[in-house]
Amino acid sequence: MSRTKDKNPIPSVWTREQRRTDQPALSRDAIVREAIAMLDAEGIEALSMRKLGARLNAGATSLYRHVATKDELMELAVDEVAAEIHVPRAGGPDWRAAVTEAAGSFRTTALRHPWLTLVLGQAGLAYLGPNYMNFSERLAALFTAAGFPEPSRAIDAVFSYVIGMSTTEAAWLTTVARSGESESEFVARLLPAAQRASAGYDHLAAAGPETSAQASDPAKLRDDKFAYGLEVVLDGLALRLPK
Amino acid sequence: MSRTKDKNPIPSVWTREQRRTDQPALSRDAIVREAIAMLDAEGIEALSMRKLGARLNAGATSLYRHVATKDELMELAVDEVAAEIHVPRAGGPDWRAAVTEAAGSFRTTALRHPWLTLVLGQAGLAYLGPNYMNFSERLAALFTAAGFPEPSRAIDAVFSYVIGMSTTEAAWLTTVARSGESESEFVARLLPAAQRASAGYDHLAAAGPETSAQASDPAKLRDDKFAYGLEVVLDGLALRLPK
DNA sequence: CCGCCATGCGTACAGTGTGCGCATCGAAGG
DNA sequence: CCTTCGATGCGCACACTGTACGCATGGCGG
Repeated sequence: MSRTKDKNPIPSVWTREQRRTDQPALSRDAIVREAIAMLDAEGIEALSMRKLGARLNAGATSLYRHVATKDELMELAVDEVAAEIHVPRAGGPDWRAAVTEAAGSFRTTALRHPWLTLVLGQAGLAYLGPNYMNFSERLAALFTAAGFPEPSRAIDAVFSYVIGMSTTEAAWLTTVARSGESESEFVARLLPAAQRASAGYDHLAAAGPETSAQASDPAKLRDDKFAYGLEVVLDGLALRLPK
Repeated sequence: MSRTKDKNPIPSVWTREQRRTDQPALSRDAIVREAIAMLDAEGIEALSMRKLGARLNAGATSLYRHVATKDELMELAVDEVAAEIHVPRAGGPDWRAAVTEAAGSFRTTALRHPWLTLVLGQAGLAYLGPNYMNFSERLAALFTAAGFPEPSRAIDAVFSYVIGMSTTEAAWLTTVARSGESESEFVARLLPAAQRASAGYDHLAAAGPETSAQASDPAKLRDDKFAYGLEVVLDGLALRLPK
């Protein structure tokens, strides 16, 4: 498991373990990849430099040869997963379909890596990696080709919505995952508490979609909710397209 | 400063310091209030139980008599600032103005407490305090009175946008604050780097609003951007109002 | 063959959240 | 008035964090 961790009683050149060069060498890319794997599997608060080092058969401080700081590592991880977001090429016949595709791709990426939105909220988009730049560029191309006179405002409108919804969903899914139950089970178990909590709040009780019937497929419900809001935003934007 | 911290060479009943009852006693409310003050002043990562205790002339672990865990303290802090969000009473003649008011109030609250969105992203809205419940109830009343057949979907659409934009803005303002400069200075200093970064990205360079002229009043630019996106969403929602 | 330099790592430091048990208080009951 | 008790504060300790520092090691260019 470890290279020199098993304390050798007689330190000597001859008994010393050989450096294992068959293992994939430590490299920035390998570190980032493994970090993402840990983040996806165990959540953002479970990632520590020591555990990450252990996973790579390395000491914690060895990582600092390839990465300046943990924050920098997180930025690299964010940019890495940003490559997974698919934005259709600009100039297609149906800009709404293209934007819907891009928005959906952002959402599924954010839900696949529920720590993404947390880091975005902390770091902002201050330092921009190449993949994120590409993502932005393709979006700008898409909205420009669609004919928006102020593409950046349109982009901000759509993706503020997308980020907001994805953040909320990711937080919810994280809570569900921590419960160890499936989403349906979790919802079913929380239903009585939720109804008790909204007793006395007339409009909340009436407006909430918390009926046991709909709790049977919560994922679809989330999909629909996201699609609905996205249509709302796109409708509003369509009104601003010069005709 | 401290009660018993100055080590007394001769421990005795007579030399022991008296408990100071003139100081406001430790209480859950006092703890939450002081925590919010620290969070606002020094940011989320500067808040530790030890520092918070010191501010209240108390030891770190004393706080645990009134608060189960740091996470619980953060939930209490969130619910406390939720009371600052103003949602107009339902039934007014102009639902758009009312929603705009509520959305703007959420935004200013989130920017006044830039840690709010971070905690929301982490905890989700799983455990709901009374102030947050009130906020939701008033929103439900507002949208129901406006005539939306599915008020919760409309609320989600609007506030996903609001949360997304506020999160991004809060992260930006935090970055600016850490620089020690004013927002205008910060923008001016970053301008050349930003332009260099977007060289080679045609549409980005063309779409970006990063002209030095507009950098003179970045706060107003943000206000306008928020208002623009909100109008987009409200326009989209208006199409769904039964006539 | 020598020397250099990038890489790995052991140690250490300052800090974190929080469990545990003791000291101390104000109030209640005899 | 004295005793007892429950609530409150706190010192200590533990396991854990990010990361600065300096040493050991190996492969590589001269």
